[in-house]
Amino acid sequence: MSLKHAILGFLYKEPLSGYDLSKMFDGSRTSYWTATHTQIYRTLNELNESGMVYCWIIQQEQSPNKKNYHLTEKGREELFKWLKSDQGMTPIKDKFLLQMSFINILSEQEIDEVINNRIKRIKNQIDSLRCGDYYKGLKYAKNERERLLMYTALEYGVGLYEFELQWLKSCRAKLDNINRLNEYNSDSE
Amino acid sequence: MSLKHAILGFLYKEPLSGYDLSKMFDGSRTSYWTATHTQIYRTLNELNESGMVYCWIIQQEQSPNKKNYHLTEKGREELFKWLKSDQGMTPIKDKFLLQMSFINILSEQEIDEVINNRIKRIKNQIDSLRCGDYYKGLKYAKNERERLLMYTALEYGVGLYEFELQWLKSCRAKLDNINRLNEYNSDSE
DNA sequence: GGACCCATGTAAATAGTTACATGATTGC
DNA sequence: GCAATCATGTAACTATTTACATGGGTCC
Repeated sequence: MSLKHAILGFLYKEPLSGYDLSKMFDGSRTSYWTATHTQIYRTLNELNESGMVYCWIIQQEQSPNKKNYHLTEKGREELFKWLKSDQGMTPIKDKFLLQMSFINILSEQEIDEVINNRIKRIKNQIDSLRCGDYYKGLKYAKNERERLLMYTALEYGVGLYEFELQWLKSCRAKLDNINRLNEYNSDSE
Repeated sequence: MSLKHAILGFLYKEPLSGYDLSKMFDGSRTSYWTATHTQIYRTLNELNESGMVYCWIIQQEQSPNKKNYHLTEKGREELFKWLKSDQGMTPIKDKFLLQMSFINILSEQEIDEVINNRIKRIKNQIDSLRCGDYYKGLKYAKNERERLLMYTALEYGVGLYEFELQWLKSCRAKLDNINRLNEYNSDSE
C-alpha cells in the first residue's frame, strides 16, 4: 500500500501531525499521491500499531493539541526497502482521457467545446503550478543533489501538463482540418 | 463513478459480454481506465438494475454461454450527458513518481539503479505499444474523424511514456554531472 | 454573525483487489 | 498431463470517499 510509504517518506525529514500530512496529500502540492484526512488518521494508527511510527502530544494554547508523529528505526528500514523496490507500471487512470476515447459520438461543436474547456483548465493548471508556492520547498534543500531531485520531481508535473496542452492543440487543429474539408466538399456538390 | 460510464461507452458501439469488457479494462489496451472482472460483473448488475443496460443469454456449444449486454435508451442518454460534462482534473497518482519524490535519501548508486531500471521499463512499454495490437482497432473506424480521434487517444499513451523517458534521461544526466563535480572536488583536495 | 483555519476523529458507503470456485475446449 | 482461453460468479478483504461531529481562534 503506497499511502503508508508516502507517509513514511514525509516523516523521514521531520515529524508531522495528521493535519500536516493531510495538507501534503490534498492535491494542491503535486505530491503524486492523494488522500483525505480520514484515510491519513487511520493509516497513522495502523503505522503506529505496526511500530513504524510513534507519536507524542503537543499541548497548544492557541489551537487544539496535536499529535506529532516520528519515524521509528523499523519505519526507516521499511522506507529504505520500499525506495529500492520496483514499483512496476501504475496504469493510467484519467477521467478526461476516458471521456476523450468515446468523444467521437458527439457533434463537431460539442467535441470542440469539450476540448476548448480542457485547454483552459490545463493552462490554468500550468499557471498555478509555475507561480505560487510550487517551487517554494526548494529553499529547504540541504545540498545540490537534493535541490536537483526536488526540482526534477516538480518539473515532471509541469512538463506533463504541457505535453497534454500540445496534444490537445494538435488534436483540435486536425479536427478543424477535417471539418473544413467536409464543408468544402459539401459546398462544391 | 467512471467505470459505469466507461462500460456505457464501450457498449455504445456494440453489445459485449462481461468477459469481453474485462479484456478492455485489463491495462494492455490503454483504455485509460482499469478494472478486474469481479468489478465489471458487479457494475453490469448495477447498470442492469438501474435500467441503463439489458442483456440476453447467448447459447454456445464450444464455449460457456455468455450474457450479451446492450445499451438502453436511458443508458445512451446517460452516456451523452457524461460525455458533455466536465470531469475536472484527475489528480496524478503514480507509485514510481511517489518513489522519486523521496529518492534523495538513497545513495548515488542506488538512485542510479532505480532510474536505470525505470528507463528499461519505459522503453519496453513504448516498444510494446508501438508494435503489437495497439493500433489494430483503427481499422474499424467508420469515418475519417473517428479514425483521427482513435489515433489521437492512442498517441497520448505513447507520447506520455516518451515524455517520461526524456525526463528520466535528463534527470540521470544532471545527477551524473553533480557526481562528477563532487569527485573532481574531492580528488583535488 | 459568518466563514475559514486549526486539529482530531467516527460511521457508513462505495470502489477496487485477491482468492476461491466451476467446467469444457484447445494447443504443446 | 499442464497451461491457457472461454465464461461466469461469490466471499472476503483493502482502499478511498463522503458525511457527520466537535470546538476554540481569527479575520472581515
